[in-house]
Amino acid sequence: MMIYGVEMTDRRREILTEALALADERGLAAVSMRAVAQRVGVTPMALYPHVGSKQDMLDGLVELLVTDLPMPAAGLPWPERFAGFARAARQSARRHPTAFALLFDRPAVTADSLLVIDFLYQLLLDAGVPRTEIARAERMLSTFVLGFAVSEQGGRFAGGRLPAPARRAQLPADELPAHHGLAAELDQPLDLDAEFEADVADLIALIEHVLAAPR
Amino acid sequence: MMIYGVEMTDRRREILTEALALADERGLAAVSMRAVAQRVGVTPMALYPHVGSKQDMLDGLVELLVTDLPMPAAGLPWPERFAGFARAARQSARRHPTAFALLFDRPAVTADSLLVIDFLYQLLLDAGVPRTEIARAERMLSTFVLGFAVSEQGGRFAGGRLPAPARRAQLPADELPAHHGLAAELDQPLDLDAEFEADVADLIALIEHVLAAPR
DNA sequence: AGGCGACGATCTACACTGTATAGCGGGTCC
DNA sequence: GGACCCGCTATACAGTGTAGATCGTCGCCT
Repeated sequence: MMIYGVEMTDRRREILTEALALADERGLAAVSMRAVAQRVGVTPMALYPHVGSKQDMLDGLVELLVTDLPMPAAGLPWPERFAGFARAARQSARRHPTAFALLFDRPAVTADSLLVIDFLYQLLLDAGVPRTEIARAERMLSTFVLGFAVSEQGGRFAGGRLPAPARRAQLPADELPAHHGLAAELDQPLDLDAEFEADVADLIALIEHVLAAPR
Repeated sequence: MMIYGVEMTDRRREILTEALALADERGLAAVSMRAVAQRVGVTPMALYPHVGSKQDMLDGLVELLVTDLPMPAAGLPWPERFAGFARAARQSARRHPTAFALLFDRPAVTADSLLVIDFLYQLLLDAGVPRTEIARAERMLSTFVLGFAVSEQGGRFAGGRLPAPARRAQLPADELPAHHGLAAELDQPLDLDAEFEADVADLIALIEHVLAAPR
């Protein structure tokens, strides 16, 4: 199978698999050509004919991630299809906490990512989103789903080293009026599982009542 | 002014400003301690007492970005406040195409970012979003706004080197049914300015009709 | 006035990065 | 048997972040 002009040989797949495992175990920063080569049992320079360059190797990791994404059955109602996709993406981010962020900077144009996009297009068609709005809606929804997953793994939602009360104490109360007015609610512990489900429900409402609505 | 235990001296600000300018001119990858030091007119090791480490220096860049974000006036109606914030973020991403992505992996906990978050909290309160949902709504909306800006600058929306028709020709028509059914619409040129405005309008509708709605 | 400590900057060195280049060994075909 | 190719190795180079030691120049205190 030719993907984007790069043949997926057994050796190439082995290298990419080993690189992904290394990223999962020690973080993306630990993925050096030398470290990957050692895992494969080979000299660093031996990787190059198979993966091109380090950049291309990381592109290959994205390919792996997308290929492994389990897509919901096409027969389900569209809201369940959307929720299933969103949960699968988040799950994949949990399995690959640092590598998943690669999905966010590179354009997703491998053959497998086209399949995912087509899945979303179909879902939006079934939801009654106007044909002219579908490409935009897909970008909007995948931006959020990927963004949430990346933010969660990258720690953007964690709020730093300080707990909430200490955080808002950095500035005088009159500069953070909403923070202080919402103190009781902001001090609740963060449950990202529940938050994600609520977000997905809201996005389904967005599709149904905003994107699919007549203007 | 103490920010997070790091005093913002003139020297530190000069270093960060120079690093940001370098990132804007030659990309984030060109921001090495040696290159920044040369711009400042100093030896690489002289940076360390001021910025701590390269990681900390990049955190400092985030600080600069957030501080320079022009926030809309508090007296405006909340939809205009939200749109103003979103446009300011996107504008900042255009000014700092590679550095802006830093906002997405680090938790935003500097004093100035608290001001931005407070601005969003207040806006959501004014929109009638229930108090218990406001922190979640803020994370949801900023995830999208930052995600859009980062994706646009990082090229995720650009769709790779192939034009749309060639892209969908990578796979047989029956594997990409929605792509082929939507061919006419998908071949329209991409106008990200218009798309962003449409997304912002939809998010305002989401706030008003979904997040602020009784359940 | 003289010493003294702190502070900012410098120089050198180390381990590590991606990868260009050249060479080597074995297998397949004429 | 010889020519080729293919996968791999070995070496080398420029560049990275930063630890450690050194040095000069201030302000301060006795």
